[in-house]
Amino acid sequence: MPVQERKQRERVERERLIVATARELAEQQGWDAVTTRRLAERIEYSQPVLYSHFRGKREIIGAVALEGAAEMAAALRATASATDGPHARVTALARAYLGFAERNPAVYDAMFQLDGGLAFADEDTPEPLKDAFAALLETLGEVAGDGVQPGLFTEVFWAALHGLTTLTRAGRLPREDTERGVELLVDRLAVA
Amino acid sequence: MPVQERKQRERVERERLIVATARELAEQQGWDAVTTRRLAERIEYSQPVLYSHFRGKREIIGAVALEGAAEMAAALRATASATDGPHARVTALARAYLGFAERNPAVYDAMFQLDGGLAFADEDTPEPLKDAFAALLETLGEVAGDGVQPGLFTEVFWAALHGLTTLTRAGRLPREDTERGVELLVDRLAVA
DNA sequence: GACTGGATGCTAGCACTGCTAGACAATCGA
DNA sequence: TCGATTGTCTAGCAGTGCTAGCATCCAGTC
Repeated sequence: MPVQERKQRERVERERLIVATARELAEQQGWDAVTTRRLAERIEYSQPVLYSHFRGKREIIGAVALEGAAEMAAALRATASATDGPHARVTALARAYLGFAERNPAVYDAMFQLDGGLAFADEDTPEPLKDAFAALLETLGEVAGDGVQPGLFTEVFWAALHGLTTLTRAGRLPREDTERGVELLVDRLAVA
Repeated sequence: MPVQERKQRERVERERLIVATARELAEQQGWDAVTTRRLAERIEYSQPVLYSHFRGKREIIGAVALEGAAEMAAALRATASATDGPHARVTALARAYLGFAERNPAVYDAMFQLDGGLAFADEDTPEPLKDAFAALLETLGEVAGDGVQPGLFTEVFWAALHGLTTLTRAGRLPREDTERGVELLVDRLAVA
């Protein structure tokens, strides 16, 4: 039944369109501007069509978050593998992380600030999220130091980076302090 | 004209009631539950009364944030002054910070996650916010180490604490890792 | 080739949100 | 006692996420 296959393909394609459009709209005008009406209008379908793909707006945010997690993992790995030496690698990783958040604020928010209905730190955490954490762990685990679990070290380092971006983006920290902040963080936290 | 004085007093009192009620409702049921209608009902006035005190919901959140900042500053100073030795003091400070966020999640969100329309890292930042940062600085400045500006050090340490709480509260980090995370943070970041 | 049943997408509408215009009543100064 | 001012309320607007129920269209059957 090639007809049903075609329909299935079109459905998958439309779902991609929804996620991509939501992401685009969020990056352009912020998540507040991503309403079901506007989103429906942009994909040139009526509102209820969204609900035949996703349970609700939250699930759309979740889909954007997963897409973002996969991209971030790839970006972090690319950076790490292109840098030699543990210390330099950690610095590059941190910059890559902050750079990703800075370039994709809406996606970053979908991943870590908004409720996308995703499980975390849990066995049924979606694969892309676990993988993004794994990408951090691969580089950070090297510099955890003796007697410190790589997982815990990664969590703490990650939390510091997360705090740095969110506070900076929210205007709570001056932007020009980020770079020196990263240096301080790497110098003190990472064991040579 | 004592009549006007009484009215003025009542107005101030009602404004306090609004802020306290918003805070209470937010802590009980989350900020999503704090709608202008529900808030008006709880203070036993009609909705428009809220707008005679505040420009909008955002300003109410801002008022809760300021109240929270003052409390947090006091709590941090109390902890710091009750502990001897820089290292122990920093540890106690970090625990106090995380404890405050854990006990007052809605207030913490008003301060750092939600938009309360407040200026930050700026000359016209409200006094309570500057003072909360100052309270951190007083203790953290001692352990910044040579060649590191106390202000920058405080920002980075604060960012780490902020990341730790928000990620933990959002279910992104396991709660049982917090304590070891704090120890790691203090051991590595603070210079003896 | 006409018919039918099920899938598909639409219109219309619900209950809610933040916010405001305009009517009304209470209170004040003269 | 009267007019003006102040304070509060009712009612309503435009927007939100989400859904019931109706049209339409098209694949598969006779």
